[in-house]
Amino acid sequence: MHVDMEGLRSLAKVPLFQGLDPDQLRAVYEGSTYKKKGANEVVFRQGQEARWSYVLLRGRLKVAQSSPDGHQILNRYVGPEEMFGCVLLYRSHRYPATATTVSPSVVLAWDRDALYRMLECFPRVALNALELLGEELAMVRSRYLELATERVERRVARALLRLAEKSGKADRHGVEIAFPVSRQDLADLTGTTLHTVSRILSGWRQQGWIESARRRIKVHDPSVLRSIAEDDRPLHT
Amino acid sequence: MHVDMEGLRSLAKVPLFQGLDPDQLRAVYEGSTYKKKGANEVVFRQGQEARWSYVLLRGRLKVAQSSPDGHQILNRYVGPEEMFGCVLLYRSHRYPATATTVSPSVVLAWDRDALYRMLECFPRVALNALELLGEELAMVRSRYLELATERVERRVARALLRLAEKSGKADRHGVEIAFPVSRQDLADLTGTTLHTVSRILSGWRQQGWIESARRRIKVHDPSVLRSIAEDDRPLHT
DNA sequence: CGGGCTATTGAACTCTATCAAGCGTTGTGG
DNA sequence: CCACAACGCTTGATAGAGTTCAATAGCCCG
Repeated sequence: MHVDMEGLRSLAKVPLFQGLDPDQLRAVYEGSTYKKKGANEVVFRQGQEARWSYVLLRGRLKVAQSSPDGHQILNRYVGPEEMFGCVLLYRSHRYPATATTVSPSVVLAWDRDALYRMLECFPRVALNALELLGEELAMVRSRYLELATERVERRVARALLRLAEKSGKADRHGVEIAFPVSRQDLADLTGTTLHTVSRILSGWRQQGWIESARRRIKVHDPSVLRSIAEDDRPLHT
Repeated sequence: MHVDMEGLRSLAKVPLFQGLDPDQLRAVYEGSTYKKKGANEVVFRQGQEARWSYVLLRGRLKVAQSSPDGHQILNRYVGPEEMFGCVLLYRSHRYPATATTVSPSVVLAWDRDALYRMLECFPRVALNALELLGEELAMVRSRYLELATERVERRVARALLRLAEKSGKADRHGVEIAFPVSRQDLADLTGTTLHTVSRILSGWRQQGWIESARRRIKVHDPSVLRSIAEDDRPLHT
């Protein structure tokens, strides 16, 4: 009962379900399954049969893809109210990536049938999904362009700024990423190695731009990073 | 009248409109605008206000994105029956890329209002769009992974194989890409420079694996390229 | 015929991956 | 509660894939 109310209230904020009235929301909610996960748990694994589609209610998780040769890239971090693992989209019926919680999380899940029913009954959800997917596509394309045309340092700066913007906690001394991010994570996010990331962050720290303990990163001066992310001047100033 | 019939017949083959009955197809068709383009004409330009969504009936075009510093990447080649420039998706209401015809082409276009009406009247179209978009997303992600983890030669091999598979004309001596592709195009497609592509193709030609005049490429032996591409992974065309 | 494209190829350079070693913290099991 | 392994991070050295710079040559078309 309590859970019920909490889930429903959260659902109302999910972009995917914008425009549904309370009764519809309830119907959607009743078709869902509620799951709790600890930190560092796998929600689904790349290659597994894709039965469930998810919305994250609380917590944080990362979606990563790995290539046969052992390399791995980080597709995205997922925050509250975002959808992930949208089954409908995978024609192969396999998850193309692995989703792992970064902090303890709560998710709602719909199985394939429930999802199709939902899309059929509530065309509005399909339209929302189209829009969200379009954004996702634009995002990936933009990161592809970045990877193809920008140097590593700039890519790392951008990645950090994106993280800070989306999930930064600001205080007097700067903005801190609200969840654990390792050098390796940043490397997977920008298509480089943890060594290179480490060197870059060390440099920035020596300049006082950032501050960083293990898996914690705090940006003192976003504007400097922004200039690294955009400018085109030599860097040993 | 004649055009009308041709357009309608073509429309029936467009994946986006699968599942519509003839009357519905007609309605969709009647909301469209028919446009002819010569070779090397721009259909829409990156940054322009996005008023039209398109389906390609005949011809071929490329969709390219350029970064502020002058670099450019090739998102995709569009062939007959494919949709492109889907306005709905661009929240910014700007085209994120430039579409240029590669051969003389015929397109159908819907303006924003017509598109929304279509999606509302025919939920099936929205579902189709979701699926197509999902494929597109998977494709981009797969290419992102490639760019982040594979060497240039392998990426070029994959790109060439994809082109050959999707639009190759086979004869006794191999498969020829059916439309003009320059070294620069291949470079933009794989995130490298025309110089590197040129060197690679020269090497392959000396090995007798391909044959190539200006903007024409013919693959003699796809299996060799496939082994370069180390095909333990699907090409995701 | 000249001026654009398109492509080829050499040479120098450099960014970044790779290899290698070591350090401090965390946390876990005895 | 201590010891030791595991993890995350740093930093130096080295090498190489691929970019950049530069020069040339063929082809197509007006």
